[in-house]
Amino acid sequence: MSRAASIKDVATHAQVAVGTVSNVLNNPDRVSKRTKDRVLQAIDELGFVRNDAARQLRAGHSRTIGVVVLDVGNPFFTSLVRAAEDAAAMNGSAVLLGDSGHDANRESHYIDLFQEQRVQGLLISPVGDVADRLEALRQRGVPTVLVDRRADEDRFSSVSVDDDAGGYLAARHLLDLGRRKLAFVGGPLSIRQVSDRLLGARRAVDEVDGATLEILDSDGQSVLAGRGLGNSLVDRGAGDMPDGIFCANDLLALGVMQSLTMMNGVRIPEDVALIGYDDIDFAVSAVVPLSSIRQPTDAIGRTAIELLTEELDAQHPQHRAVVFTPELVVRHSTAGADAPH
Amino acid sequence: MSRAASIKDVATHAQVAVGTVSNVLNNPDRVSKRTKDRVLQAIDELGFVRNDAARQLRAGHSRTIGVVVLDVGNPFFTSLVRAAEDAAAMNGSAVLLGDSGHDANRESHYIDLFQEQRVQGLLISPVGDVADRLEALRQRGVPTVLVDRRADEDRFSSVSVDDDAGGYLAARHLLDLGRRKLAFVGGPLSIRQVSDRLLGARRAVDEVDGATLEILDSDGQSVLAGRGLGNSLVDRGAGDMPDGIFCANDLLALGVMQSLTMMNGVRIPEDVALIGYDDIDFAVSAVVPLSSIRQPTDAIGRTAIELLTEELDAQHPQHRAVVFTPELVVRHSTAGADAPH
DNA sequence: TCGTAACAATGAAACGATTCAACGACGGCG
DNA sequence: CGCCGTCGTTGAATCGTTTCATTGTTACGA
Repeated sequence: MSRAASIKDVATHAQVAVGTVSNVLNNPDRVSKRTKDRVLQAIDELGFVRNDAARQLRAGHSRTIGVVVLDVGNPFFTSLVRAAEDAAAMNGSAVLLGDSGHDANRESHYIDLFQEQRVQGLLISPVGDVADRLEALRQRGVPTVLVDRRADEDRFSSVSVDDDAGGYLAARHLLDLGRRKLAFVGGPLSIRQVSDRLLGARRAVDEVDGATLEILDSDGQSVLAGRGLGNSLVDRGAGDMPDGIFCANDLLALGVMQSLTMMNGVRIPEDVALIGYDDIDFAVSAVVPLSSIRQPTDAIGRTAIELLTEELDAQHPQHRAVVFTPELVVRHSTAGADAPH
Repeated sequence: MSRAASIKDVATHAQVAVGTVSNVLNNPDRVSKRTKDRVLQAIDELGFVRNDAARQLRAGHSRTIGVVVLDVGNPFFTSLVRAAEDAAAMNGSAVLLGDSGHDANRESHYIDLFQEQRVQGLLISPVGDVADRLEALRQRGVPTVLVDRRADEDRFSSVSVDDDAGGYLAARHLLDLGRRKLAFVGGPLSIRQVSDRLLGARRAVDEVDGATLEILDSDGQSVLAGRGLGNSLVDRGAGDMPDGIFCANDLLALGVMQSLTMMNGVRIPEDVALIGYDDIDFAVSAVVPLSSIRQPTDAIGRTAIELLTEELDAQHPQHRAVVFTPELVVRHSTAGADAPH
């Protein structure tokens, strides 16, 4: 329980100056083998471990990067975190993780915290309006890369997916199957990803005569929320059911699917065609394998880190907005079946 | 891009001493309203943000706790991380996250890193043999709580689940259905959780005359690995198939299920009864809703943090080993069906 | 009017690492 | 023999905060 050994203790023990110990650690070639060995032995004997706080106080910044995600439970962000971790580990730094849970207050709290920690850079998938705060950070030399949200290229780099295009893809696919009475399940619409997907879907529907799009606002993005919405759909009776449903994410879609097929005997895709978004691993192993819109998650994570690294290295970095295009994955939940009747 | 404002800059700007600024921040009541307002205004004008490195250098420790998990992608750990985050946020600290990916080297790397960061405490789900390193940490006043591994109570607190009991539950359930030719799917067996589950299963099988247990070692814990093993099972021909399969986790089980039902026409549970482990969210929405063994993940996360907090607060903490008992969840993949024939 | 509490504010010391100007020892060269 | 350059080592200064003994101010009671 005794106080941890400092570089000074090591110096005393090895009978050298503190500067020499520091050199052994940071510039080994400047030190003769004899003294180096002696110092290393002292370090070993005392179990000395560098105090990073002192280091970064001197250096003016830490060796961590901050990552603020909307939800660590979401596979999309999990993959981002993993990519960030790997990249950080490469150059001996670590990741400070914050889960905002779609809550602007928590998000703000994490930005504060990370700023106090003097993170080198920030990866954030923003909830609230944080542009000003991030701008302030940027001016102090802390670059930020926005994830899953397109940014003004003058100020930040960003990596995002074209959600409008994804929404269009999904709705268009349902329409191509001959479905006309579509429903969009997702919410809250205040989340930009959700509203963009809806926008794209609306665009597709507007292109086809006689096609309609009903909006079912869910409060949450969970399987449970989807199940609830599915039940309320069934309660309306068969005549009033849509024949194509587009869910803003796969969890919702799986919930809707459970409700319709398992609890209420609605056939997918015969009665209702169903498509989700994100193409999570489990989409393929659902009751009815789920069609979905795939986002290149790994590429997004890698790219985000690349952009951040660029900004960290360059003096006057070019900001870049990388936009990935999502991809339609057709499975049984929309496959082959013609429109009902 | 100018250097960040320090407490000294604030002091100058507000025309007070540095100690006063510090007091405004840490002991507001000791400062008169007049000066406090002046200081706060200066802080605002300069955009001053505390430098936590200096703070913790003085304090001797950081305000972070380290969490090392086997795999952030695993929902079990995700829930742990979330619990840790919430608890940390409560008292103004943050979580440093490390994903060891079942790799002892990476694990060791993270312990080093976190030690340099002077984390207040450590939550770890260990891969390699790290007892000595953790013991060294403990002696320096950095408490550790082991997650998902039972620890010697003299040295560490731990939170775990009785995997042997879980394995027994699963196998016993299959035997109770009348199945006799069981297979255990999981690996690598070097992972203690996996081998314990196998041990429990073996115990159950040994209790029943004429029951056999075949071991299918998988190299990985993914849906894909499960699918591969499922395919190789089918290749052996119908006569050589087990009639009950116990998978060491749900991902494997879902993979096996996909392979058997969708690609090879084997009926679950009629031909083969299947049970997984972990009861992840998706178990219920599989092609055939999957029976599983549920671990109380939230309680585990919360308890881990509680134990850590206890150790942080107490001078001479009692170490405690909390063991949760898993629970059988019966769904269609093992439901009702009698043995084949 | 003086003494003394109570309260505010001060500023130097300490935390532990890194950096860098300065120093000593040594060898080679003229 | 003296000069110079190289190499290895030294130790003081620095980073930004907190802490705490000290000083200054005010008000109040004797």
